[in-house]
Formats: sequence, structure tokens, C-alpha cells
Amino acid sequence: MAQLPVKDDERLTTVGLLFESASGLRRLFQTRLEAERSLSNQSFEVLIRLARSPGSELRMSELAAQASLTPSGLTRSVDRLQEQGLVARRVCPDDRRGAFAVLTTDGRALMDKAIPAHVAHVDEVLRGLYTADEEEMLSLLLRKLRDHLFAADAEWGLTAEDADICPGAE
Amino acid sequence: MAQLPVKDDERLTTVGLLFESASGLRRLFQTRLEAERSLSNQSFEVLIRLARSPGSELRMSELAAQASLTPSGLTRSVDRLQEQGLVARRVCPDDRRGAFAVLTTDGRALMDKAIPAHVAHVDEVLRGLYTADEEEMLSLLLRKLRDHLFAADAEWGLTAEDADICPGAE
DNA sequence: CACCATTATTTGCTTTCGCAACTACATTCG
DNA sequence: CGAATGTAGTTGCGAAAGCAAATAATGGTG
Repeated sequence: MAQLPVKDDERLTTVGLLFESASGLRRLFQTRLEAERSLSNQSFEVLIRLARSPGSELRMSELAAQASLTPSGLTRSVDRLQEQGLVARRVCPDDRRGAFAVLTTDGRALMDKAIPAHVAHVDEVLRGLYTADEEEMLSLLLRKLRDHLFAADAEWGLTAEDADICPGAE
Repeated sequence: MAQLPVKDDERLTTVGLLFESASGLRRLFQTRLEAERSLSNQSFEVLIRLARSPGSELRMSELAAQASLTPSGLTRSVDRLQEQGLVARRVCPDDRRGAFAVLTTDGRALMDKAIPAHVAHVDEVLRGLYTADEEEMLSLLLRKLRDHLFAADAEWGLTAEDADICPGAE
């Protein structure tokens, strides 16, 4: 199989596997997070990006890109987290159009507990599945894909957010 | 959260990459499908599973699993496709509780055009990104993950109680 | 400095989706 | 057989998310 082009349906299948894997994981996390922290996976996704950013804060648009939400979706998500007292908004001093989302003290405290628990859950879910090499390979291949997709976003004239995602995550 | 092993951090990042890749692809497909066929990516996902099944039909529950929807979500999705005349329901003769979703003639005709176009789109999006080996590897790794997740679903999918993991089990 | 195009975020509206309750059929077992 | 339990799918309902339009602040131009 070394140099043959990949067949059409193999490609479609791979894409399908990607979607299925993502939603499978999402659902698994969702259940656990809901039960233990009363958080949706999406909320957690937002919170974890904040928790892993310097100063526990990010611009709304940056956060939207990282959390795979549209600006509008993120606005609502942050609204909800604000109501729960986990996140606050801070007006950007340099540009008064802009806003930062910031973890509150409560939010930070929650995440200090939730992140290790989540890591343990991921570990539990993936344990014994991959060799270290495989896991590294998967990470590499996915990063390649993601970077390409976000670059393509700009290229194809879709909503061009700067594709420098996950600054604190890697 | 400060002193997590690096390995775990990488894991979280990989999971993040998976989510981002999936939504990136989803958004890309969505835009194209919406523009060219007035189809959502989710509808297309349902249709393509049917189109690729023997007889262009699948049981509702099987289709739900493949399309990453809950039974209820699939019911609605098939409702919509039925209103559009692309899919029909067929009662299962062996088990009158059950139903098949079947592509109609229109649905088949649509997919006969849409699938090659979609394949071309996927090709366009992925062109030059992976070697054949890499693509095969990605497919392999994702299949492993998906199969594991679906097995896990059956195994301890719904119970949050049995958090007892034996470390070093594998 | 007033004007226009641009960028960052929010809001109105609509669609989609999941959960839980419900219906209908099937299967098991006394 | 007939009640009890299980399974397939649907429905009511509320939450979440996207699109498009609105709002607000910037930046550039003449």
C-alpha cells in the first residue's frame, strides 16, 4: 500500500471515523462532567482554554476559535458561565470594542479540581489502547490536519480567525 | 493543576486536536454542502451512510449510531429528509417495532451526484497534506479509537459509579 | 475633523439536538 | 395463555448554536 493513492471510499471512511471518534469522546466526557461538575463538555472546553492561558484570560474571538464556536455561540456560552460565577468579562483597555473572558476565583478553584479529574478520565478511557508511538503519531497527524484546516479557512475565504490555536496547550 | 505529568498534558492536547479537526472539517463541508445541495452536514452524514449501505437502507438505530446522533435526533433528521423526499421509512417485516430508513429514487439520484462532488471536495481539502502511509495510519488509529469508544459505551458507558480502575491493568 | 470601511462582540430568530417520558411490539417465564 | 420485562422508535420540551442584522469602537482618507 506504500505509494498507491488512497481510494475514495477509504478517505470518506477516515473522515467518518474522525467524526465518530470525536462525538464518541464528547459524549463520554459530557456524561462524566455533567455528573461530577454539572458542566457541559462545551462549557468545560471553554473553561479549560481559559485555565491554560496566561492570566486565565483570552479575547472572546480567540476563545471562540479555540472552543470551535462561532462568536455568537461563545457569547452565549460565556453568558452562562458568567451566570454561574465561573467567568467574568473584562473590557480590553487598548480596544474598547474587545472583551476578555477571565476565570473568576471560583472558576479557577473549580478547574484546579476538574482538570486533574478530567485527565484521569481521559487516561481511563484511553488506557491500553495505544502504544506511546501510536499516540504520538496520532497527535502528529491530527495537528497536521488541524493546522491545515485552519490555514484553509483563511484561504477559502471562510471566517478568517487567526489560526494560531492553543497557545498555552502545546 | 500545576504539577501534572507532561504525558497527560499531551493527551489533553491530542483530544483537543481531535475535536478541533472534526469541527474544522464539519464547518468546511457544511459550507460547501449548504451552498451546492442545500444540505446540512448532518443530513449528508445520514444520507451517505444510507447510500453506502446494501440496499440503501439501514435500521434507525444503526443509522443513529453511525451518524453520531441519539435515537431522537435521528428520528427528527429522518423526518426532515422525508419531507424533502430524499428518504422513506420502511417497516421491518421481522420486527414491527423496527423501521428502516431507505433512500428514495430522488435521494439516490442526489447522492449519485453529491458523493463524487464530496469526494472531490475532501480531496481538495486534504491534497498534499498526508502521504499514503500517513493517511492509512490515521485511518487505522482512528478506527481503533472509535471501536474502543463504542465498546466502552456498551461496557461502562452509562454508569458513572464504577470509577474503580485498576492501575497497571495493562 | 467628518466619513466610510473594518473589526469585535452582541442580539433576534430559527433550527437542531438531547433527555426523559411514552407507545408499540417482542420475548421470557410462570 | 398472560403478566412482566426488554427493545425500537417517537414525541414534548428545553437548552444550545448558527446566521444575519445590529451595535460599538477603530482606523484610514481626504
